[in-house]
Amino acid sequence: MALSETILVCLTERPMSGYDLAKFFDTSVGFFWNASHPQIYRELKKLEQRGHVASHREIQTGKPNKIVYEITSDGRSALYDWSKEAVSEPVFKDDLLVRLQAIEHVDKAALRVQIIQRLASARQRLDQYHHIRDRRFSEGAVEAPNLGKMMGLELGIEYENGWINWCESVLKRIEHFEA
Amino acid sequence: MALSETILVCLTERPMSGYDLAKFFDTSVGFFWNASHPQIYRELKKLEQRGHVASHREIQTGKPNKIVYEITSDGRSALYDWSKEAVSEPVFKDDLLVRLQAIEHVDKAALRVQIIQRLASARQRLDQYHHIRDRRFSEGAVEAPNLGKMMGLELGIEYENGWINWCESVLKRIEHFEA
DNA sequence: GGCAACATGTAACTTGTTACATGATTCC
DNA sequence: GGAATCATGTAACAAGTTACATGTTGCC
Repeated sequence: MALSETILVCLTERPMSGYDLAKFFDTSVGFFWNASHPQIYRELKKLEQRGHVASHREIQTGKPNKIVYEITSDGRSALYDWSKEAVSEPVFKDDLLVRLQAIEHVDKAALRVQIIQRLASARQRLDQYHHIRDRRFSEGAVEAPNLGKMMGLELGIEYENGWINWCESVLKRIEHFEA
Repeated sequence: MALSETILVCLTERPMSGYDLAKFFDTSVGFFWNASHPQIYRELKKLEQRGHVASHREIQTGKPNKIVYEITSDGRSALYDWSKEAVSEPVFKDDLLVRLQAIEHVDKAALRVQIIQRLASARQRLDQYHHIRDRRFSEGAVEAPNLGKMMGLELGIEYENGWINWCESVLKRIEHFEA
């Protein structure tokens, strides 16, 4: 299972608390692996038991204290070993496409609204990705450790662009069809 | 949860056994919703308890008998009601991108092989989708009930094309980088 | 005889979600 | 006073995977 490895990957960037990780999942790695906070807290416990991460309490003023986790050298070698294992096929699930598959058996007005919403959220994410790209990978020379991140981001951009084009063409066609 | 609804959607096409559904998931709707056979059998039981599907035993010669499920009118209206509910964000998970994110901490030779494999499987699926398109949606005039299916398939084609382009560009760049 | 495809299932386990629970601080 | 953000968790449940289990028929 790649949740534990994804957490390790996040922690190679910098030490983080469960809360930090949850936000990081929402804004950064969430594009290719997502998790809710109960899952993250549960997984961090397991990782600590295995000795792949180590934690320390950080006293904060003006904010509640936090428990910060960092990857251990055991964690690093576990990550390296895992990286050699076979990748699994990506998981993709979308109940919008389920509806579309049975277009004759669903509420078409609702479907139209749902596609419009999907288009909006794709545009919003695309915007977000563009911002990240401009901020982090602005000029030609991207250093080695950022190369992978940049390529992941580029896939995200292509992916959202694909959705946008598709949604627009679908909307046109169903309008055509209804007329 | 959309597994039960996806099964209902499949059954609007034609009555099927658990085994048929499992194959159908692997070859058709699997692009946007996948499930293993234990999950399907378990879900069919629940659907029957709710009265959304009805089953009958079909005696076969030359093959083991099968239990064929069909959607009931209650199932149809449940599907219609569900279609009006809010769609959830699509789920996408890919441990290849997890590895890429931490390119400095993984086995790069292995990663290269993994990308090549991904490229190959994307090409294979694209081929499959092209075949389906040519077989089912060959000429301009696609009738209403197939419109949604065709648009879903088109997304699949765009999606696999995106992967192919991306894999190729990534391979080029990491070769460049290693040289 | 062995393998592949057909066909249906169970048991045990892991993963993922939802709702609940608590409590601090900051801003309006 | 109330809402939002920060911060960490638990409990119960739903969904998904893996391994096991069984038996048929057809083909080589």
